[in-house]
Amino acid sequence: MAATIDVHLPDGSVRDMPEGSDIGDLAASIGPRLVAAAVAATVDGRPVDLSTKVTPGAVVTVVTSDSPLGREVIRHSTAHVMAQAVLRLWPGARYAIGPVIDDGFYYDFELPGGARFTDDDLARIEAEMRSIMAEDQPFVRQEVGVDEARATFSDQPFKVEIIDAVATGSVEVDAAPASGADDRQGDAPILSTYRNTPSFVDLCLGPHVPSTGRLGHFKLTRVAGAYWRGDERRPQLQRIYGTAWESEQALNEHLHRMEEAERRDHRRLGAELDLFSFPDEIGSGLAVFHPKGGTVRRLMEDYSRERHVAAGYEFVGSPHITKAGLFETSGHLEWFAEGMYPPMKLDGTQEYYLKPMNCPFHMLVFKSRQRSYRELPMRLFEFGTVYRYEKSGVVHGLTRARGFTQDDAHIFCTAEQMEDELASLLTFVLDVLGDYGLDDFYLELSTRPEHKAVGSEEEWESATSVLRRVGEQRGLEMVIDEGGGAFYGPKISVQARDAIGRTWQLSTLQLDFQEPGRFGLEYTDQTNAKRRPVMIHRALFGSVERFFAILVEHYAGAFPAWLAPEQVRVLPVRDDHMDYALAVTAQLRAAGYRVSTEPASEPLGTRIRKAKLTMVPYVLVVGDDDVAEGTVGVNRRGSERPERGVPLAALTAQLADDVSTKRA
RNA sequence: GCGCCCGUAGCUCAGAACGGUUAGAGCACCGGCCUUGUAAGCCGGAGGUCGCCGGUUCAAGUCCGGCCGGGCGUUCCA
Repeated sequence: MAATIDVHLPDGSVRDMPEGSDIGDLAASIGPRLVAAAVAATVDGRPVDLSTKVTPGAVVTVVTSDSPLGREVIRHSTAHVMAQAVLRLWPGARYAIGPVIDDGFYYDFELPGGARFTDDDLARIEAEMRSIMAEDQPFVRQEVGVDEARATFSDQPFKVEIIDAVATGSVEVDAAPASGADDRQGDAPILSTYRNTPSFVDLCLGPHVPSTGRLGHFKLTRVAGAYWRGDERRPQLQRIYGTAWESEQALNEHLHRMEEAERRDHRRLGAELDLFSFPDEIGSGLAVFHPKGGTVRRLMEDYSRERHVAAGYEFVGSPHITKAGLFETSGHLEWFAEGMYPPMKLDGTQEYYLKPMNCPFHMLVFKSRQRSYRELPMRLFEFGTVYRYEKSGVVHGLTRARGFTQDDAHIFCTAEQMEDELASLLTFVLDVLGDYGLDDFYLELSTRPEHKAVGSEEEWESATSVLRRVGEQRGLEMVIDEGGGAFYGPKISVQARDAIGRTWQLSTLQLDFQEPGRFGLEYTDQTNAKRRPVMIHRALFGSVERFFAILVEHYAGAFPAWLAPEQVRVLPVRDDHMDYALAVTAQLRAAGYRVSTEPASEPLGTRIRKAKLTMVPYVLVVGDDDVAEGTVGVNRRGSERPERGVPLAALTAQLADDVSTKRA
């Protein structure tokens, strides 16, 4: 009678397996569907191959192809197949590293004679990969010592370098071999390799799918240069990026998301919809807003102002340039000079800087006279335009510009007021963001950095726990960014998911333990003692330009009626309907709507098409019937069929509803 | 910053691999005709120092060098 091994499953049940069974056998004993979906496993939480032997008492989870870890395994295995394909097509090529990244993988190569991949090569490599997958080659794990590994990869200098790094202990290596078979103590490192064919083997921790036939839903996406080990002094390699999924459907959905993101790109829509541009004459990262973009911006800002007034903010204003001394006091010249435009010298020696931040100015507003506890919380708000000298490689449309406008608020309050203030701030921020159409959030709490931080442990501890409590009260998902806070204070940031599931960091609420001290801020309390106020930095949009870009992408250019630069376009069927069209236009304008009229100099079909391409929410057609009845023909954005004979009053009621609800 | 790719009309792109008349098209723009009931009517016109500077050549949009501007990458370390 064969001995059995008891294996624990994630649901807490225990299963007896014959001695010598591997995890694949375990999956088979559970069911055929699990076998079909299984790509790897974890043993006591450690990822392993399905071929790993089961051990007594181990908690084994079978990893399926549609789980996050399963997808990683598929992507990593697909990267190996890509390396093999490249080596088949370019004999003598060298392969470096091929990790998994978000939604895909890459592999870095050096081609013989310094050759470079072209886009056409991607198709050739894909074809070769498909034939490797058709061959259904096994992934065979082998654990080897350093010397044997060096011998195996003797013609692969990048691999040898990795092996040497492991050998000298300069690279962390998973100490316990994944098989769990033995547990050698550190001094003699063991490496693992995965072999597909006699001629192709790769150094890899694994795990991998059992064989290349388990792969196939992939696409190579682009080629880029990348330095070996990310070091610009080292050789530049050719990197091929790809994506891989558990099914054709999942792959297609991913590719569709990518296309959708491209279709929504605010730089493209910004030009198509005549919203803004980046003229070369002005300089990199500096935009001009055209009338339509300017209208959207004004509407965004107007509503923001309205809400801030209602929430007890006071509006302040500050200049774009200042003497260097202000940024010396604030400390920006110490730690932020890199990000600032160089100074201009005036009056011989006096240096002036363009402002990269608004806070020092607001500090001066606070300091302009003696302050009483009765004035707190004091909430100062400004749309303050700032300039930052972003490195040339990082500017990106409106989302990373060199000149942009912050909706910047600085709140001064007492330590006792801080918690209530933060709680109402967070409510306010989430509420207002929701009105702009973003309502799927999670929070990120950034805590004290380990090394440099101003302020006492206790201050940090109490402020961080206040932020945590405030976040928890909202009941939103909260991610802790351990040690990710700025040195001057902890912060909580709001991350929003847009219409296609991308996340953007939006608003931040940041405590500042540094600035009030540097500026010597104080207020007089009830006992006539001088006390230092607590300061909170708060941005809601962050940058008006960036938030504008996010809205363009979120709505794919189809702004809801309250934000649309043009809400209604009126099209007379023939010239002789023009007077009526103008009368309708005038009435709607009088009611406060943004309306244009398009004369009948082109066929109606053409004018309809042009109007729809600009994504006007309502296109009205007026002809004989409408003139007679006082009605309009309504083409609502997004609806296939026009609605004829609508009384003008019904349309204005609809518009009023759209605008007041801020939907549609 | 660095690497790769790209700069031709307001926009999208031909022309460039092999240097050779007045550099083309579509959209947009202007004018005329058409008088239109739901996603591209017809005719005509204007619009270019081919990103800039220099070099090679009898000859440069095309080849070479430098500069400027843009896109992507430069986060993920077997």
